[in-house]
Amino acid sequence: MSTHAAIAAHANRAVPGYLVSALAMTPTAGMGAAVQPRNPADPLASLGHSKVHERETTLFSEGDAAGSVFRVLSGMVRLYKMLPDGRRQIIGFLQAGDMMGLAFASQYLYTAETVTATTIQRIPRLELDALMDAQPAFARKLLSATTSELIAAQDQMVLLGRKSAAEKVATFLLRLSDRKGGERTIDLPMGRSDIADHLGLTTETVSRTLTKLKSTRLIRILVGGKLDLLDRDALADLAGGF
Amino acid sequence: MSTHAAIAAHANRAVPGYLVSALAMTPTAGMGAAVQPRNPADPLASLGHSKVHERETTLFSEGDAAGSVFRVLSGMVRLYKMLPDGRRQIIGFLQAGDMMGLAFASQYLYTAETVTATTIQRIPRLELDALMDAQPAFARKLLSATTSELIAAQDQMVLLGRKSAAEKVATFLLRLSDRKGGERTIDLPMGRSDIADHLGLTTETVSRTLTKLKSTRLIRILVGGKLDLLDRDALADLAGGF
DNA sequence: CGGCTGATTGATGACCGTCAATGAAGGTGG
DNA sequence: CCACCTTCATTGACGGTCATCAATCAGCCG
Repeated sequence: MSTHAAIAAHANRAVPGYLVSALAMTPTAGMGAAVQPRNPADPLASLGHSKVHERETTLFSEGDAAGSVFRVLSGMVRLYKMLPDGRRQIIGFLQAGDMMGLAFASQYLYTAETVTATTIQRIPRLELDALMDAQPAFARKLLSATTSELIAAQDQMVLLGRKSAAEKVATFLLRLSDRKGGERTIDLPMGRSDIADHLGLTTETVSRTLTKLKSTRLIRILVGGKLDLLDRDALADLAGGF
Repeated sequence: MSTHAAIAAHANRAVPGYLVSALAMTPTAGMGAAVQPRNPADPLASLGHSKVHERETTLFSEGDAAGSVFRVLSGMVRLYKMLPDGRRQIIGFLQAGDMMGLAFASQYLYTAETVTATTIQRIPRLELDALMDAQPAFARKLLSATTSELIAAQDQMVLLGRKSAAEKVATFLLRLSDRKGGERTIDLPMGRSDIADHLGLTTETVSRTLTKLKSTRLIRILVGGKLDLLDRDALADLAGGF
């Protein structure tokens, strides 16, 4: 059941799912690097077409018919699911190189919205299937990427199920830093409520926790949604193990 | 980042991961059905070898060198991750048909233990790789199964991040029932602390919540770790949307 | 029957959510 | 270019949910 329910379990679902998962075609992508449009080493480069979306735009919604796969070339996207009464859980934030829409069902399983202005490559499923047939190695790459997603999802379960507010925020900041190759200065383009809905907290608690980290000199909050990690070791202690 | 962190992010991890994911080779498996050892429609049937493990046995631990993939043929297994101070998050419970160890890294990412006496098929990675090469369709099946896992993991994030104790327990019970094809009577072979560590609660809260469900006639607790869902609709309301 | 493990129930309080007010920031129009 | 307005972040007061600590209670096995 739950996390490790088998296919059999999902066959009972009322709403067929269309997974939105992430895949990096650029394993060495550094800080804030955008995916290059015509990279010969990128098997996806010539597929579909790209478009720039403004900030706070919906790309697709939970339940929409799913015909395409998407890749983020630059910017940031949030994926979330909502409960009927409006409570929201942000599944993840996507950055350059991440993909969404890799499942095998007829509907999208959650909603995707841009956080910042974002360049998105839209690839029709048929084209992706053709590529998988033509290049078996590519199918493995997809499997490997999905697997990485799953690992990240499991870490997030530990965070949501067993960490305190302070541990959650510290972990989140360290993850952002890691994603940028361990940079001391990180971007926080999303709002407090996005962070809260990702960590299973409220905006007030996120704000209070950041204030506390600020007053204990572990971080410094800069203008323009940027943030400095002043004491990585102390933050790692606070995070209580990834 | 986090759930949708790309490969790039994971490349920074201190401990390489070895995913343990579930895969059902028997999409129509009914209630409590065990996987048949010599099913001709099962491409895995002839691989590796099977062994019965007693209840409460460790199959492998987080950090162990990973050389094999496992499939549960009968019984139940729990997968969990632990924080340094001992807090535990149970990632999922595996039943007949589920697989673990499908990732591409050198170490297991978490610990697997039997809950009940369990028959486990152990398949060396090399054999699985050979099968993937020989049967491209099998590789796709693996991808599809991993994808289903990811979907389940995302549902679990919603549960852990946004649901109340009552909603968590109700959801958990309904999932167990769904997994058995919607049976009214379900098995709870795991202890209260296992349930608690899966739902992000304590044993006391799980116990109190079950007592409340019992006194409001939504469930009935039977001997031998069994449980009756007396009012599925009311439970579904309580669950607050899957 | 006695001892052990796990479940239940109770009392208490901490953490964090809720409600509310203030403050800061960014965008638009005069 | 500044003033206004809207949106979001911050801070405060309070209360509820659930964790913690602790004491039975029930079931199981020798």
